[in-house]
Amino acid sequence: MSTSPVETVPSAGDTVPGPRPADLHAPVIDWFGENARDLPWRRPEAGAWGVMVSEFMLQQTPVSRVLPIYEEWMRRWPTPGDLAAESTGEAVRAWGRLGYPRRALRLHAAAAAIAERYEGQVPADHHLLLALPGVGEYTAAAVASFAYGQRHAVLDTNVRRVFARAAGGSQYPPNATTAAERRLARAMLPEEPATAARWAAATMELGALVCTARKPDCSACPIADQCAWRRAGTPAHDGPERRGQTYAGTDRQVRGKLLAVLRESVDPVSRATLDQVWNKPEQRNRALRGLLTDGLVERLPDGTYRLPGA
DNA sequence: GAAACGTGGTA
DNA sequence: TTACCAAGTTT
Repeated sequence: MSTSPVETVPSAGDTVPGPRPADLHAPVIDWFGENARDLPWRRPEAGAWGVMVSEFMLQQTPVSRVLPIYEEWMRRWPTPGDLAAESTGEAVRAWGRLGYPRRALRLHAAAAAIAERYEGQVPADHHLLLALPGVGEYTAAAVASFAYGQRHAVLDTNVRRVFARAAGGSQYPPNATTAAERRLARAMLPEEPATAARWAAATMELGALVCTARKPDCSACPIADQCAWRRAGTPAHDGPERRGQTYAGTDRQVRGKLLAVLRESVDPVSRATLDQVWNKPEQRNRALRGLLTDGLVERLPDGTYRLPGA
């Protein structure tokens, strides 16, 4: 069959032809060179462990809130072995108010696995990374790409939004990552691994700084002229409702309150003290039970509670 | 595939 | 003030 010299990316409705990958690489990568933030995990001294720690912390959490916690963690636990030698409770405590504290547990477990199985070196192989606790499709690709310069489609919420707009002509991507998005992301990848890694970081940064969810600044966008969404007149999102996340009154909120008490206290805490954080006994008990099951809280023989000591 | 899982900033 | 959003993973 005949292959056209310049491949085009299929776009959603196809009333608007998508941009050609090769036409986007240079503008986006050049823009990144001028506008990339100087983040600590992007510096060479961060190493693969620094990249991994940052990726765990950045899951569903803004950069501004991660920065101070990241610095403290890297100072305290500069290698996977250092973290693995620490108690899980200290990891949860040092996680502070980042949210989703099970990430601290999983990062600790990942560090232990790395120390035991890989002589303390963060693996470079995508499949080995994926097998670590708390490492999913995105994080495995991010570590392999950012820490080791490999060629992977790195599909985070920023990249998905950039592609949805630039190539798909839609304001927002689908709720869950689709096979079509993965295919598109792979098709967009530059051939050279180092360039592909740069592209991954650049598209992510573009989504974070310019092609944002609420107020995209198209005047600052290096590919505005080629953007399918712009060409279509920036139509409003039409697909299924983007389901919002409620929080007030949920078990999650109760778990957060319970854990906050235990984080602040050096000494074990009585059940009576914990009972004060929420006035619905049933929900309160369920939340505490869940924390115990998850390994985020430990009950001592005397009936008091604390963050896990071992 | 849907639901659970924290927390705080911004419009 | 309510609602959305933030470098996702697991069950």
